[in-house]
Amino acid sequence: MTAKKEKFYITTPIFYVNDKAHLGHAYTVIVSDIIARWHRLRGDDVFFLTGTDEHGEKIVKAAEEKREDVKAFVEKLAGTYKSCWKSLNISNDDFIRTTEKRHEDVVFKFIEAMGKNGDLYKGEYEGWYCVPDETFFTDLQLKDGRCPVCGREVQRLKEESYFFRLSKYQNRLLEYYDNNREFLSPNFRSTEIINRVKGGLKDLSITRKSVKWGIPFPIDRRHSIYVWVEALINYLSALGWHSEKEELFWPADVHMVGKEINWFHSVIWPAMLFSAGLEPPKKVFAHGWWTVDGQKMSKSVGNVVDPIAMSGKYSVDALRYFLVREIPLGDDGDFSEKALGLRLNNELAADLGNLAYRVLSIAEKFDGSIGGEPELEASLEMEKIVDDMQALNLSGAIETVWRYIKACNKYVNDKKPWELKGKELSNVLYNLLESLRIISILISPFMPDTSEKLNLQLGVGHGTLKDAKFGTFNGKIKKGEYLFRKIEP
RNA sequence: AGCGAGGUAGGGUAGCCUGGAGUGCCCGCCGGGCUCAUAACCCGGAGAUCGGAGGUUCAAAUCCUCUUCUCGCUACCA
Repeated sequence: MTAKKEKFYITTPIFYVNDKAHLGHAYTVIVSDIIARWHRLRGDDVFFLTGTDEHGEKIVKAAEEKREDVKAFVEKLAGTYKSCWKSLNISNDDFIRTTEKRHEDVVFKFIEAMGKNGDLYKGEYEGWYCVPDETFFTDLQLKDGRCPVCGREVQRLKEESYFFRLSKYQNRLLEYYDNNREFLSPNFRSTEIINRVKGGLKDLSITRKSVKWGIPFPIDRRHSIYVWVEALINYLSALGWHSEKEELFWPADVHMVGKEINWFHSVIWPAMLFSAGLEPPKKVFAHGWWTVDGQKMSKSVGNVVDPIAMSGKYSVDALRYFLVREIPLGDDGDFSEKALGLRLNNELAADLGNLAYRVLSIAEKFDGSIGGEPELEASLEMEKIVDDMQALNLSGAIETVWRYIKACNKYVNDKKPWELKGKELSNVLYNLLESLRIISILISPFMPDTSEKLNLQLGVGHGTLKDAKFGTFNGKIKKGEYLFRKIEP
């Protein structure tokens, strides 16, 4: 073991504030939170960042529709994101907003560095322009040759724009992918990206003259920086340009993103960093999407799931647990209250909740001292859990924890502690109480509230990963309520 | 069209990379045990020619080829 603390920097995307957070946003953030908490449990020096993307035409439009001032509008929505994450128990260390000065400062420095490297040039951006929407679209975006937003006719227009020489970095990117096999994650996404990069990269238009709600392009202030390019820089602006914090935390260890924005993070972002003379992140992980009751989640269908409402109905921990347990990180999944309810009843209440309750019931009545030989330790697949967490196989890790919970329930049945007394009972209780203490540590990244509740009932303090092994049980038992209550199906 | 992923018991999955008895898990179903516990817990059982065809091999869910079906992505769209 090294004495020096390892650093760990994880980010979520910054979310576009044209509407409040839905289940998809919550998923990204919850998953990242679990990983961040796990690294804190390991004793790492963790920096966990999330935030909001507040520039661009769409936001201006959304504000206009509500007849609100843009600044007030983004302020309000950024606030709803913050409070949403708070109520989902998200432990982010910082919250970056692209309208903050610290962001703008770093964006300027970043763009200047790219320019010094000769990677920016003036050109013409050509696309299909919808006048009423004031937006450019690509061929592919058009719907039957018309504007995908309003359905009206579009016209071919050219606009002066500055470009980033993305094409220059094709080989360097491919080399980086090759030397860093973990960078493109999950694994099945890597060939997808590599093949496309091999197919050739076009230079990227990174400024817009038409967009006023944005950060001015430092080289030519009549332009503003195109939102995507600007937004990516948030991961750096939260640390500060060439600051102590950057020194410590950059490069990011994990950028957690949805699969729809994988390209930006896996290709454009590292190329931008190469250009600015900075190291690329160590891993971009593209997770999947949730459908709801088998249908795509969309406003028009009216099935957008509100994570706050859901956590209110079933508890924050039940929601967090369901989202990571239901599907392997990276896969798509289907969300339904029925499926959530089943896991709540069968796993949270019946396996874990009941184990805690039955053990504590017996332990509370026992007045001897607790001690014995660790008999259950062999069932705890600690290495597998650690490996899975390292590989970001969160569902695998929690599943392994659950196997242990089941082994504990079996141990109760086999040992029949209600028939025992004295030394024998003390030994069985020692095994079960230590197991509960360890389980509480292991589930704490996933379900911080539940872990806390369990600790209180066991009368033990917070543990770290180092404490997740059999030792001496020093808790002061105080049985409380069920950890989880079943719900009516 | 190109690229990618996937088709394993009624449903959902793991296993596939690094071939070795269909081996496992969850839900559901059937039977039993227990009574500390949230009608909870534990044990047992039924149920799959591992999408189809061919090939390699002593041996294929696993490797190769073809075929069929499903889904995703295709760059300035958060």
